[in-house]
This record gives sequence, C-alpha cells and structure tokens, in this order.
Amino acid sequence: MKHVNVTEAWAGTADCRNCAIRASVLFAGLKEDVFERLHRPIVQMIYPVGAVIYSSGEPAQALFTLRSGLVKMTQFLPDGTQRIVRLQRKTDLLGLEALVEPEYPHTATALQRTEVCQLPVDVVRQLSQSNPQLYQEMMARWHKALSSADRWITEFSTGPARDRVVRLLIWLSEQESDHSCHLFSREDLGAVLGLTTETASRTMAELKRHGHIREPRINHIHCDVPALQRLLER
Amino acid sequence: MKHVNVTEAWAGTADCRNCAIRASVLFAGLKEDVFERLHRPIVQMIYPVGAVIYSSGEPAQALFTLRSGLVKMTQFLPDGTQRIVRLQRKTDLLGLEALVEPEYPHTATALQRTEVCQLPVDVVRQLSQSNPQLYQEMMARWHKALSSADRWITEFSTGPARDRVVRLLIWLSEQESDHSCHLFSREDLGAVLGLTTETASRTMAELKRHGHIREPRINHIHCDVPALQRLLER
DNA sequence: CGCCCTGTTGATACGATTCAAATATCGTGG
DNA sequence: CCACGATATTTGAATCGTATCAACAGGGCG
Repeated sequence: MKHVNVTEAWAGTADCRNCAIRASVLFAGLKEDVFERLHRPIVQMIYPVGAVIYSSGEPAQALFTLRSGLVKMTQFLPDGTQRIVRLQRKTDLLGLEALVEPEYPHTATALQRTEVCQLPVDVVRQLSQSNPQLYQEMMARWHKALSSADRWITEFSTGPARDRVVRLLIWLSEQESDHSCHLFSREDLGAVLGLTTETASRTMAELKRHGHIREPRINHIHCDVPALQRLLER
Repeated sequence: MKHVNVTEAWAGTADCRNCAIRASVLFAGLKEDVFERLHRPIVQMIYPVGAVIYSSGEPAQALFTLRSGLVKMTQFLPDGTQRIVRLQRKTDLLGLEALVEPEYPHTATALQRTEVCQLPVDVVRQLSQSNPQLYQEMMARWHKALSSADRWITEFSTGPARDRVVRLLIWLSEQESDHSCHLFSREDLGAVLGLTTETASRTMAELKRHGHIREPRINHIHCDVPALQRLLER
C-alpha cells in the first residue's frame, strides 16, 4: 500500500449560496438569516487520492459534507486488524459522530480526488438544536447512515465473492450517468468486500472474460449493468 | 422455522417514575413537567419468544424501549432472502426510523421473552424538538445504533465461523452477571452470523468438546469467557 | 536501467456449504 | 401421561469456494 503524506489543500471559504449540490446538503431549506450565520465558518478542502481527512482517535471538531469523490471509513480493532465499514460519496455527511463523541471513531481516507466542505461541530450542534428544519435534517442524516450500514451488511458482507463484487460495481455505477465507474485498487476492493486482493482480482478478471465489464483505462470500468443484475438473480 | 401467531400481551400503562432502568432510558434527566406530558401515553408490552413486535413495511407509529429480553432485527432483500442486521437488548431503542420514515424498514422479532415500553412517535418527535436534553439523547441513540452496526460488521460478519460464534457468545455474556447466556436456536445463530445452521451447530459442538462452553440446559450456555477471549487472540 | 509496487495467474490447502441421514426434542391429541 | 408426528439438532461425506503461498508481468519512478 502506497503511503501518502499530504497536507490537504485549503480551497478557500465556501460559496454556499451557489453550491452546486446545495439542494441535497445539510442546509437545504434553511431561512436566509440562519443560513447566514452558518455558512460563514465553512471551509472548502480538496483531498487527493490516499489523503486522510481525519483519523480515528483524533479530536472531533468538524463535520464534512462530501461535494465529490469517494471516501472509505476504516475501523481499527483492538487486535490491530482493520476493516472498511462504509464508503461515503457525494452529498454524504462525514463525522456525524462528532456531535456526540469527543473523538472520531473512524479513519476517513479519500479513494478518489475528493472535495469537502468543513463545518465546525459547535455551529452545527447549536443551530440544529434551535432550528426544527435542521433538526429534522440531522435525523434524516443519521437515518441515512444507518441504512447504509444495513445495506453494507446485506450487500457487501454476504454471499459469494462474485456477487459482492457485482453489487459494489452496481453501487458505484449508480451515481455515474454512463454506466461507468471509477474503481480503486484491488487491495481496497478486497478490504471493502472482506475478500483477499487475489480473489478480488480473479473475480474482476472473470467478469471481464464474460464481457460483463470492460476496463479501457485502468480502474475505469464500463459496466453492463443489466447483465450484472441478471448475475445476481440466480 | 416455527410459525408463531401471537397477540402481544398488553401489560398496562407504564409506571415510568419507578422504572428500574430509568437511568438508562430515553428520558433520563428530563424535567418533571416535560416528563409528565411524555410518560402518560406510554404503554408496556410483553412479548413471548417468537413474537413479532413490528413488521417491515408496517406504518411506523411507535418507538420501543427494551426493558428486558432480546430482539432480532431482520431485513428482507428484494430477492426474498433475509438477513439479521442487528440484535437489540436491554435499554436499546427500537424503531428510531419511525422519526424519519413512514414505514418500519425491519421486522423486529423477540428471541427471548421481551418487555418493552411503547412510545408514540409524534410525542417523541415533538418533545425532542423542543427539549435540548432529549435532543442530545436522541443523537446519542442514533450514534449508538450506528456503532452497533459497525461492530456488527467487524465482529459478526468477518472472519472464520469459530471466531464469529465466540464473539457472539462473549457479547451475549456481557449483560449477564454469571458468565452464562441465553442462546436462541441454531438456525437464528447461523442467520445472525451469516453461516448455515449446520456450521453453527458444528462450531458449538466443537467449543463444548474443548470445554470452553457447557450447555447444562438447552440454549443455556455457560461460557469460559477468558478461554474464549484467548481463542480470538490467535 | 533497474527497482518497487500493483495486479495477475497458478497450485494447493483449508474451511464452509451442501446433501443426506440419524437422533433428539417439542407439542399435541389420544 | 404417553405416543406420535413434526421440528430442531447433530453428524457424516462429498463438493465447492476462498485463502494462502508463490511466481511472474507490467508500469511508474528514481
């Protein structure tokens, strides 16, 4: 595994009012004056592949809205082993735990070039308590995180290797318009699905041989989604 | 699988003020007057083994605080297969999703005789919005649910069969004082751990042969917890 | 150019599933 | 209360899938 030591790029104060994903971010539907108070301390950041957004055990001082990219959430067990417990992508909110715990429970690492908006935790906590709209939105975020966890268990931790890989490819294709998806390393692919690197590699090779996927550029996958769906049916 | 068709027992209006687990329930620390408004509509229920507390797809009208017992949360996939995605026990809050969604996403089934308090969702929603204390408590509940989900992934969906069984036995022993635990059927044991019934049975038999557990009465397990811990270490 | 890292492929071993059968347990009605 | 059938559990043998260990190919980078 390549070791990356990045100082993340500070990309300026956020222009929330013109945010391309504003409709789906935390503050969709906030009144102007409330919004005004909130958006000022927001900072934008850009992380390259491999960059760590925050680490497990670090003081939890901010939440992050994901504007683009893909982030793996890793949990470390007492015995030193680690497992990826979630993947986060566009419009997801990272580090909700900061509202409740003093330290982040996961390590968040960019698997693709990733843009985030950083929200100080006290601001979010304070506003969400006084603003029913935001309160409801927070609940929805927790709920979304929990649903993802359930989906993770049933789709990515269950069944034979091929099915898991296929489900992940479909999941990754969901957000792309053209049946393509940006994959990450075989090693991470395995870690996400609880498989070894070799099995991940073999499975990908087999899917290619059957013509269900193509890989014109490395880690850029074209998926025959309907065919993949059919594979899952039996 | 045995099919149970129970009408759950109504056990009267809750006596919250003298609740044995009040310190750890949702309303710990509420002011008297607020508490007064809340506790009136609370109803206590007792479910026998196998009883369904609520079903996936059913209108979500209540949350449930678990006073005692054990409940499995089952998710049904489009293809008809099902998987247990969580186990809930004393002081856990069931059906948080009711705050956000019109229908329950899971089916909640009692694995042991289970006592719950039923809280109407509108009451909880309304109170939690106006009461900062309860708001914070709700966040903590969501967080707890999410942590459980993470733990589920890393402990019960990962590694060889024996390790999974051992981790579950330890988890079940946690709440008992005397290193014993009340188990459920081998079929459910398998479903919880993503294993077949046969593998679950074989693994239990092997643990018995090695003297790490005893089963004096059926499904009443005595665990040599330190020995089990040691099994996980290598 | 050569080294290192990632990915691929092959051979083998191990563990879990599957299918099948025997045994134990539970619940019910006689 | 016992006997019976239904259901759950245990055990065995064969098979399948994944991990493991090992070797090798290709690409990027110093």
